[in-house]
Amino acid sequence: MNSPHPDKSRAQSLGQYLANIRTTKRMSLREVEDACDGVVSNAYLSQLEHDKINKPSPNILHALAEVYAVPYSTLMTKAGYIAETQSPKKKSGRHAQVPTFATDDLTPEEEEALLEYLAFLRSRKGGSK
Amino acid sequence: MNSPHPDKSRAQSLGQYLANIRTTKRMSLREVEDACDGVVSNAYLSQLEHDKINKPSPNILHALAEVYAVPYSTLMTKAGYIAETQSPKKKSGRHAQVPTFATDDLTPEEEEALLEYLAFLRSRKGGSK
DNA sequence: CTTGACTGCTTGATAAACTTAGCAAATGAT
DNA sequence: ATCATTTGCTAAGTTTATCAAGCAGTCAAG
Repeated sequence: MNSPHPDKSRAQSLGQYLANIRTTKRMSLREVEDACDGVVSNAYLSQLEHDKINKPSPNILHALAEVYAVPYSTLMTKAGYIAETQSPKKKSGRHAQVPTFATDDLTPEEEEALLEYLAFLRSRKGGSK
Repeated sequence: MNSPHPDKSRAQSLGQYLANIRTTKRMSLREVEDACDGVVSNAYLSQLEHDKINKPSPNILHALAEVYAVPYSTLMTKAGYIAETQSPKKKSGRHAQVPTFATDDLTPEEEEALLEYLAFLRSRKGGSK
């Protein structure tokens, strides 16, 4: 036994989640503002990522879900609008390789962890352009 | 009093809809407030029924949906959060999980690093099974 | 070094959601 | 009649989301 506390569903906050996705996609705050047609201002997005806002309206979340190509329900859940009673589908016996991260294989927790790690990686290296 | 709009009887405002349900169920404003554990105050519900509020937050709507035993999505639709499309399906019926990574431009090194990290993650938790 | 275009981030203001306290009109019991 | 309770409702205040504007830092030329 290596870990006394199996971190179960250590869901990151909505802000961290949003920040990770954006960093992963290498988009600036203003690029996101532009991409969603001004529905979310860059200033507001910054506050969102720093957890300054408690309950952003679904409009905002929907726009971000589209821009980031993540499920709307995930953002709604992380914003506390939907209870997290949904059991994460336990797919036992997934052992296949991971070809270019098809993500069918990733659990939500794994996806979050990888996003975070990727964000970390890229924050260390300068962008190459 | 109630002017019968012959055109679209279904185009009821959220307020009218809520008032209708409550009257039908013979509940007082304060009874509703109690039934949803104080999530919606009686005063606020009155304003809601009179269309004084444009976009109540989903918390409120969810609580009311439970108390009134009506589908949450109906209230969300009437509040203008969801478009009134009969089938919320978009193009491309199977859209199972989100390709957070799939659409991203991973460099080979990043991919390798992520795979390694994923392996590490799974060796930690997936060891038992 | 200076200029300029970026970046993320903060602040001051505004509008809207939401609550607290209370009102007037019923109803009912004494 | 008076008192008590309950009804729906609202005016006034508090809280919060949201934005426009601007600030400090970075990086690339000029």
